[in-house]
Amino acid sequence: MAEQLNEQDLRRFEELELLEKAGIEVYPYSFNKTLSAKFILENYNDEKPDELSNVGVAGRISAIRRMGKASFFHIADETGKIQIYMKKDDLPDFYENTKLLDIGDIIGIEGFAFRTKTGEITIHARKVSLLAKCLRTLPVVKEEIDEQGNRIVYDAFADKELRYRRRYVDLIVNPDIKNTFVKRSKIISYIRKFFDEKGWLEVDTPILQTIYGGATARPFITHLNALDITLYLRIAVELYLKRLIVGGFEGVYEIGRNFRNEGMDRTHNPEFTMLELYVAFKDYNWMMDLTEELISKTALEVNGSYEVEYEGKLISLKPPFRREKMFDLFKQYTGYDLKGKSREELFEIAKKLNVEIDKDSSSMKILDEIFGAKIEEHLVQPTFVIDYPLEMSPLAKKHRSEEGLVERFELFVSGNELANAFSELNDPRDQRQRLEEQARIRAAGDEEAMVVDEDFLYSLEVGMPPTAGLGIGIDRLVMLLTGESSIRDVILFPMMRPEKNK
RNA sequence: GACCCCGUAGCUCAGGCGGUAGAGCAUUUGACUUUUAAUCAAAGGGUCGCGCGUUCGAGUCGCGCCGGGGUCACCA
Repeated sequence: MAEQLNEQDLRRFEELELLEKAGIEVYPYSFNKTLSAKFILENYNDEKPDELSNVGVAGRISAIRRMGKASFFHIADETGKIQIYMKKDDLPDFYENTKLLDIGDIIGIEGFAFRTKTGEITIHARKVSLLAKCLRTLPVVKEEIDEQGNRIVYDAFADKELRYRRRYVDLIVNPDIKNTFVKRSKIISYIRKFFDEKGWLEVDTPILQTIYGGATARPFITHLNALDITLYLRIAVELYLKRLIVGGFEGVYEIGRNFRNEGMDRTHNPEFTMLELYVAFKDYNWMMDLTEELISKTALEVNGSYEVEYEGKLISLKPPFRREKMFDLFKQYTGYDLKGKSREELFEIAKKLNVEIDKDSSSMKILDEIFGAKIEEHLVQPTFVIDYPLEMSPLAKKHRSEEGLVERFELFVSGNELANAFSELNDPRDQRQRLEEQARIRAAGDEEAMVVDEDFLYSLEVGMPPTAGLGIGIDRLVMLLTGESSIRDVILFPMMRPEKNK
């Protein structure tokens, strides 16, 4: 046993043995749960209490009030809490054993519903079964419902470290957080439904890859013993989905885990959930309309409103979203036209704007810095930033009319990037040049630059139709729609440093 | 990676001027057959994250380490 037992835990182990000695089956195989707590609370009718005269409820004990020869318990199931009334007269054989029940134990009750004289709908127990003993003391949370019906929680379980490490305890003790994860699930299933209705195909592509690509990031490295080769956990699914467009599917998407071996913070977890979608014969203008439709309809579906409060700001996801060309934004917020400027000129402008730049930064890096420092803060309401410099986007198609740019947009909300999309580059000659340029940057020491993937280039040579592609960070979308400001609060089991000496 | 803040009972937190460690809830015992943050009476429970140092004496001061949170950097 890794974790030491405290006095209270020891008592619980003792109680388990006492119950067993009393002839109680302490780990039974099933229980006939007939109704949920919520159903009973919503359907109890004072005129016809007989309708709920024989119910089976089950859940975890969340509060106990013993009054001698009668006791009140609250149990919580997935749907909520309901009060249980146990009376010695009605449980002659079992009542003594109720003293061995603790907060956290899972019990099943057979009995009838009634309303107490203080007005609470309650189950009067005819039979009580222990379903599983809780042998570890849970944080004790007390709550009160005030006259306005608001829940007031006392001594809430607040230790973030323990909440993330023992999410199961967090879910028991802070049931409200379930809503976040229920909403996460609804968001993802709505997106699936939205895409499926358009006739697009959900696919699964390799997570273990011999060559990683589709994004600029450092990978996790692993090894396949059977073939004695190095493998990488994918950093994106882009290149595989494009191969499927080459193969003749006209709309494919994947919702799955990506892995990036980089820093962790409020908006980055080493494994995160990404949505990518590729649709043949379309371009980024079409994709912008689709993205707007998807995001706004998802918000409406899960929140019943286009309005979202995020980090103290009221955000409207009602279409249409603002659309701005990247270099127009630079002009608008810095006063400078940065298009076509040399590295030296950009460096000087950054200096004048008080944006700190490393001496050896590339033009792209300088643009990125200025964007981060001067523009992002203005992109609170959803904004499509359109037409990026070519060097920033090695997989995007050259702009049809603007020299040096690609057909790309990113969607910003509350200053955060939510989506990234291109008219996909399908000229294999251009793609080869761009990947070879990446390889040069990589050779010069940038570990995050892309690797040349010959098979991907071969597939483009076989021929990929004009295609629009989209990526959305699901975790960040969930953060936006649930109002959470840390990615750890929208991932059930976020990455944590392992504990030592335990 | 840098900086700031935090780590005291199962939980939430006080104490910090260096002088034997506190509260509420939880636990145990007793009373109580419609209570609901139940109530009343009593009791037990701590390597004050870990280590080293300063000191007659460290939860408190210093240094290092571990873990967490935050800001920045890196990164989409």
